[in-house]
Amino acid sequence: MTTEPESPTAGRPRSEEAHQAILDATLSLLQEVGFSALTVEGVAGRAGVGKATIYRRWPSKLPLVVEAFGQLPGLEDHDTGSLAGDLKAMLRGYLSAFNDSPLATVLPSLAGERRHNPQLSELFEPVMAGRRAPLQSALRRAVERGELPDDIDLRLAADLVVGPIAVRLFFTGAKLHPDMVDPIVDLALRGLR
Amino acid sequence: MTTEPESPTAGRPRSEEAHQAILDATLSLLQEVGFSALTVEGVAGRAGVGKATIYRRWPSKLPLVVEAFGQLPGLEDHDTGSLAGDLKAMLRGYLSAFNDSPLATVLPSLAGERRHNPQLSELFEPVMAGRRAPLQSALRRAVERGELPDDIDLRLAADLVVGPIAVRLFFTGAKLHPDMVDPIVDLALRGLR
DNA sequence: CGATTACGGAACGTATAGTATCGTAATTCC
DNA sequence: GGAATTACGATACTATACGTTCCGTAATCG
Repeated sequence: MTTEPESPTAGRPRSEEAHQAILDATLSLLQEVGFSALTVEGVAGRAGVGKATIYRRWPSKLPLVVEAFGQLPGLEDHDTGSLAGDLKAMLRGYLSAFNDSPLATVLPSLAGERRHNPQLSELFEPVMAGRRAPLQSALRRAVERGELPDDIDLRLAADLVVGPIAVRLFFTGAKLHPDMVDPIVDLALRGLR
Repeated sequence: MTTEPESPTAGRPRSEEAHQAILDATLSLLQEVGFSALTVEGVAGRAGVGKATIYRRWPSKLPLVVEAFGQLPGLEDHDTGSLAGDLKAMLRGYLSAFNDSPLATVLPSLAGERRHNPQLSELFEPVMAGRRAPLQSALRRAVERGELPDDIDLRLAADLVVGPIAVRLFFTGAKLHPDMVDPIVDLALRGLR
């Protein structure tokens, strides 16, 4: 089952240029027409590439989209000295880039698809974990500083902060504006009371 | 743009039986094969109905799925006397039914699709609002009891509670177990601190 | 009983995923 | 430098599924 590339030594090497052109075309088309209207022929056309060149690299459309998605920026770590400052800086930076990238459309589509496609789910998992990592780091720093209790569930804490953003992204058609970050972080830290 | 059914007085009336059979078949197939593998021909076959009978009622597959989805149970209001009790009872009840229904697969798929399909988004919006309503009611009662401050943003408060569940549903392949509810509600009420 | 509308079934047109094949271009080995 | 090998863009092809259209039949109204 291990289909290693075998890295052949002879023959024409695969064009790294074409590889990147395909990923770029995928991202720009994703942004323009969205996931469900994305066609492999469209990607090939925009990338100036034959369909076979795409299928030689990715077994199907889904892994291609996942890899293109993986190139998009995730959370960037900030160390401001306080948990509230870290969270606000990170999330604000993320949301600033969010609406101008294919993220807002691709993320829900892929999230929806993975429930039916275990293969996609496996590809998707590490990508998502990597995107969440800076959030975990900030929370861990807060625990070390004594800002958070030692026994706190870091995973749940992260989900509490990101949750309201996810809800707005998935359950409403609303845009995600960076200004929504501060009230969210404040409420998550204080609690509903 | 208002395409009213015009409710014709003559001719054979549309079979309400077929209508329900189509919705039932849609739900059961949704559960079995998931959204992306759902075909209209499959629905017609299982419902014992011609494809034309489906397209006479719904203009495309998406509105059909939305209407079928609308038949699934949402949050059910509980009035236990305390906010924590209300939230835990509601969410636990919901999650109990969640994994055995097509909800876990259909919800993310539809949520992903709506970003590119304004028509779907319009159909989807009121359905989602109705599902959230009991949560808003419980929070409103808590404000009236003085359990929550008057100036709290009810929408944000609701998102804070539901958020961690949404994150797990969309960003991970994890099952949603009712036992996860209590820690979530407790943390949302107390805050990270 | 005649007009009208819906029924299940089947054929059809179109679009797209994914495969296969073409002649050509790039690279390695001898 | 030439043969072998692999990738290239292009195109044709197969299979699937949406959505439309037609068929003969069934149900309802006037």
